[in-house]
Amino acid sequence: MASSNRQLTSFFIEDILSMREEKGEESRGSSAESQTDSRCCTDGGETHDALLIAALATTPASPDDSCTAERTNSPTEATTDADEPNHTQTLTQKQKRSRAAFTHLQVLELEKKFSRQRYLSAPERAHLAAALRLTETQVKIWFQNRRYKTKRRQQLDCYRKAEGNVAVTAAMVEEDLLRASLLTTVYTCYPYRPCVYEPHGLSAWRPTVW
DNA sequence: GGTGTCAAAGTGAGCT
DNA sequence: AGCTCACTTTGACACC
Repeated sequence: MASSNRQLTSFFIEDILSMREEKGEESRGSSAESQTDSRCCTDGGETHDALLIAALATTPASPDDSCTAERTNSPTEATTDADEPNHTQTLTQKQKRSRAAFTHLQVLELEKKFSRQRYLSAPERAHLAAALRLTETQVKIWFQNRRYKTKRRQQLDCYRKAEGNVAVTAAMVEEDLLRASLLTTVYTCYPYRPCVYEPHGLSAWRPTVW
């Protein structure tokens, strides 16, 4: 990241992956299959979700905490009269858009899920939303933004490489770290199968041998 | 205070 | 209708 000092959601993918390893989630033989068509798979991580719910249940972050962290979390009830001292004025003005700030744990779990699945089915989305105490819309939008973000970074990366500009940016470093950690994780899980699934094109995940 | 960055949410078009 | 992508808007924050 350019502004690496941001603290709101400061964590590394390595943290997520290391947590997965700690939970003994590796050696999920069907992970490659689930990633090839994650649009239609029901879920590769029932056990993970159970762990997630348990983690959220035991986390110090109370429901109130998550709610305050998200501030005006619900899109439908974005603005309340609590923060509207000037009523008549706001009637004429546009309603101020609320912007929820997800908690560290929420983003962590979302990232974890995203690292495994780029797309969620409706039941999966509902399950994850309930577990994270977010709305389904918020989960949907988060995945949508996350996919677009990933794609933009990949395009930027390709563009820079195509230009022959090999200047290493912070984003590239991050991408490389992510890739390296993913490959390391997969390789330690499947030392005899040097084949991982990588994004090719818009939303296609194809095996890549290296 | 101005500026830059990140990210949640808004918008609109296309697809099934 | 409900989903997606592509892009934009905008609130929050960090840095100077």
